[in-house]
Amino acid sequence: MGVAERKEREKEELREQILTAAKSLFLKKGVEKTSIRNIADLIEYSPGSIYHYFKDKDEIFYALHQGGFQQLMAKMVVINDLPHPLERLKAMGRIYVHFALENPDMYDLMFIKEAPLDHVARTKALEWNEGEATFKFLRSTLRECMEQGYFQGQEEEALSFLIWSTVHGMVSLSIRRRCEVVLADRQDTIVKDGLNAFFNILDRL
Amino acid sequence: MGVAERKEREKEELREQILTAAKSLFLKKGVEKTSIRNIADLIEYSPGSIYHYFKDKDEIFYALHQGGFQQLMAKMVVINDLPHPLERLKAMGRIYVHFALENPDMYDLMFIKEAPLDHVARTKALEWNEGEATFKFLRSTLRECMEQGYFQGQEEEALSFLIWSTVHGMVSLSIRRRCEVVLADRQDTIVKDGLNAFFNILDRL
DNA sequence: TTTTGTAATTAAACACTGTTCATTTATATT
DNA sequence: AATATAAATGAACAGTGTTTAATTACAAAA
Repeated sequence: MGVAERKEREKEELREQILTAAKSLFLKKGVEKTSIRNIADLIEYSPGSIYHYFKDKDEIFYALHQGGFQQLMAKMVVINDLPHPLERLKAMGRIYVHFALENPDMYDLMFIKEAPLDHVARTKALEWNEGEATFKFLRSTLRECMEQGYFQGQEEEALSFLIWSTVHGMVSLSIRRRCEVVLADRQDTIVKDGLNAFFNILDRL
Repeated sequence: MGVAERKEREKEELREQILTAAKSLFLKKGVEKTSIRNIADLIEYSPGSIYHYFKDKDEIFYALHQGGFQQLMAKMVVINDLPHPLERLKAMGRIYVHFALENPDMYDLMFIKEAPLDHVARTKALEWNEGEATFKFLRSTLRECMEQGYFQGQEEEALSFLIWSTVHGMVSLSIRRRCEVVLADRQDTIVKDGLNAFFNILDRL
């Protein structure tokens, strides 16, 4: 009959429209300051319509959050052809930091805001799958490094967490504008400098 | 005459009452979900009254934020009697992490939330004095370490930032509940383990 | 072509929010 | 007791997320 298919397609299109509008508003004004009515205005539908496509505001937020991980992961996979695991680890760090600074609001959404995990808690999933995949990627790269003799005397899980924390710490301080405490002439480059200092340490380990 | 003084005192008392009520609600329900009316209800005053004591909700938030730094700094100064600078540095790290995990909502307020800096931006101060004092403390401790020969080949500002980022990264991932990606049996201890792994690295540097 | 059934959309309503402000209340001084 | 002043109030404004009864659009059946 084909009609059902077209309807399905149209429904999917509107869902996508909502997501696109929400994303542009979230990234422009912030999640908190974007109202359902703002989104509705932008797509020229009534506020109520949005609730036929998403349970609540958090569900919109969470859908975008998932998209962010796909983006990040897509950028990560290109390092697979680097043969040296330590080089791969450092490349991961650079990609992570670069992604965070290029897409601060999306990063915020993914790793800083509390909403997505509230959503995870309120639905049924006890797991944060998107984040887990990213962490697994780090852990396996680190394991390869250790198999080749790097980081002796260290333990895989703790070191994985430590490395993640370090890059997350730098970018999240930057994104949430706590870097104003470093010397004025260093503020623009402090994340880059910090990352290089970190790599320097990793090399000597 | 004494009357003005008593009035002044009473005014100060109510201000303090507002702050106490706001703090307990902020820490219990979160800043976003605490309304001025909630605070007013708790102290049994009308919502309008609060605006005689604070310009807006952010000003209440900012006042508490300052209190948090005083708390943290008070805990920090006790390390001054440790003669060895590297021991002092590590003690700072432990105190910082301990404070963050003991007072997650206050830490959130101080280092994660964006509001206080919005406040700083909107008033006149271009500086985040509370944070700056804490960072200076770290930097001077680190300098002493370097003067005694530690961390050779590293640069003071970048390394200060890196160290701060590392501890901030660990606690903020923990507070914002991103630690669920680490192995299930390690989740309870991962921040402690990560910190020890970090100290281990610092020792070898 | 008209009727029917269903899915999509809407406007209105509810209970909130931060904030402002004219009015009322309380109280110290004259 | 009257006055001046500072403090507290409650109503109002314009917004919020969300729910729901009513309406509209439209493909399928008669």
